[in-house]
Amino acid sequence: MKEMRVSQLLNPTLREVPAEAEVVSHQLMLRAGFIRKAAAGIYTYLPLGWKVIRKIEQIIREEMDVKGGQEVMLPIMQPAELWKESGRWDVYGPEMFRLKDRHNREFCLGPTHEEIITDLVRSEVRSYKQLPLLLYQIQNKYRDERRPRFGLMRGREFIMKDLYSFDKDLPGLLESYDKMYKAYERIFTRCGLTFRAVEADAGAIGGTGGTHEFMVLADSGEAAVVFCKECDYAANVEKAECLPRLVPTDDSLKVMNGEIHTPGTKTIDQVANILKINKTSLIKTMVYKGDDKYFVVLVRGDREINEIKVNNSLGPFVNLRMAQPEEVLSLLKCEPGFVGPIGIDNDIVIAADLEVAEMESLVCGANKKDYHLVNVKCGQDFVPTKTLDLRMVVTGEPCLKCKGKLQEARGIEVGQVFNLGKKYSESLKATYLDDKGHEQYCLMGCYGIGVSRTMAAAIEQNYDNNGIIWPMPIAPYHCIIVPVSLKDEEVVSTAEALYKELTELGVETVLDDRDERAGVKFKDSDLVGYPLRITIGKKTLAEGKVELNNRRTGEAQLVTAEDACALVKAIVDEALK
RNA sequence: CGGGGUAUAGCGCAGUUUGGUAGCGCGCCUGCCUUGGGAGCAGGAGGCCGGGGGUUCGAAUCCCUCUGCCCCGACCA
Repeated sequence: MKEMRVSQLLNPTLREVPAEAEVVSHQLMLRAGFIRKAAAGIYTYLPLGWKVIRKIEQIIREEMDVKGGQEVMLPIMQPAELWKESGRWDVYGPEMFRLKDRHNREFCLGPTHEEIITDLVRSEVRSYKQLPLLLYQIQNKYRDERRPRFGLMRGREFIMKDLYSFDKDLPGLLESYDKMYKAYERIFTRCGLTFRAVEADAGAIGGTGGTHEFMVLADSGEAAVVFCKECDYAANVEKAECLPRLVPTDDSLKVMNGEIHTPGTKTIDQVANILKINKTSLIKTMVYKGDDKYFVVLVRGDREINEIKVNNSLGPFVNLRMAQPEEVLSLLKCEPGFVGPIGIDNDIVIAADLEVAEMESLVCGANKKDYHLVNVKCGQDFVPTKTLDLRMVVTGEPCLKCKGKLQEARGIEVGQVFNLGKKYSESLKATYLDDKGHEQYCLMGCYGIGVSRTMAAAIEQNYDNNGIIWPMPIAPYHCIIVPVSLKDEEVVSTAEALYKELTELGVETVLDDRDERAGVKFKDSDLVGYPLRITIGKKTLAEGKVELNNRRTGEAQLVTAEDACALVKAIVDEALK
């Protein structure tokens, strides 16, 4: 019989909040004795923290296995050759931990495992008869984040599940994608999380198809998402699109013409003020440098440029940044505040946002210090090289799908599903022979879940002033038994008997056998977040009763010891169903 | 990687301005007492004051330097 007494449990709880922790999940995990920091972004999991991790992993395993996933163990330390072959050795940059062996051969600590898994499959898969293949692993991954923070939320060493799908054709890939999407919905639901799947940008992993991120909605989330109140549209702001929202031209603008003197105006606000027009009537002209190429991006004055959209539609670039003022000056012979799209060299690409293209009359920089041009129209006065969606979406804008109002929220990204297409199978030559004997590239998908981050996210959504409130399926233990005094023999013997019985019933139970005052035990049990607590005290025991407390509802009921057992068993079974 | 902050006992902090050999609360150990929401009393253990260098009779304190950590920004599955 597995048993655990709190007196023996390595569960160092803290009364005070360690100064280094900012977000609730980090504070509570430290205070409740779940994790300890080893270095920035690197943590030790203590017994209770590790139990939660293993519960989450187990739920993931079950749902992956149901879909035909096969678990493997892949190397964390990976040879540079594979990464050079895929082209990502150079692309990944300083975020990858790199090391050398005694022979000076290069390796990295895997930030992800596409290369290594594709290498396996290309060696071992020959025939279409072996496909589809769904392989997954749950392991540590390493990313040398510029700024690790928020405890387990953004670590440099973290636990991740990745499943890689290999299919012989597009319908197969779409089916694998759909399987994983549905599995993820089940996983996060079972973990007790409120989440939303959102359309997302594929980022460095790349790939040809769509991608969805699974976001746990929480104010502490690092990601911003928008979703529609009317329909099911939801997207990461990096990706979010909406209908262009046209605004009428300023009346005051109609009476102006040509070049206007606008001395000293460095910002959109200053120009709008001096001309007494709305920012919506201005063109924001930004010069970017993508690798070694300069180009110009135009959005309306009230808009923010979405650099991810810029990168996706004009790049992709390894390095994309705004041009320095000196660079702008030497490129356009004009200071940044007064640049505009008219009269720019033909070989410089001009990318205009959809809204810029549709405005009747606009103001832009004259490419001449202290002057702006008024009554400019896109298509007449200048012709952009490309016209596309390049801006950030904000709250209240019309949904692309249904014209409903979009709303913003914060989210913690706990999972992402990617349709990779042939990106890695081509670069790493993962092929199979089809039923006609022709060699074909595998179609791949990759599906990640941040396991350690999911633990943090679960806390962000389940806590109160007293501590964590674990959802039953991922709680380190289901139930804690608290004998109020160790001096009273009947209290102790009842506690021991209940403990034995519950444990035999398969309820994961700990017994708080510490010789502490009741208050201390209650505080600790609330902090750690055991879903159920049985309190055994002299007074109630005199009436033949013990108390059953529900951590989430705060509800307490007096029942006989016998009933307490049956009740706890029933509650746990119901919650795990 | 830029900007800011910080480093003193396991945790939270004071002491640094004005140099004189280290302190408070919590936790920990012993004993008494107490036992339904982090009790009380008494006694105790625990610190190369982040590292290195300098100034000085003397440095937690002043100067130089390195490092760790935290925050903001940039960046990022």
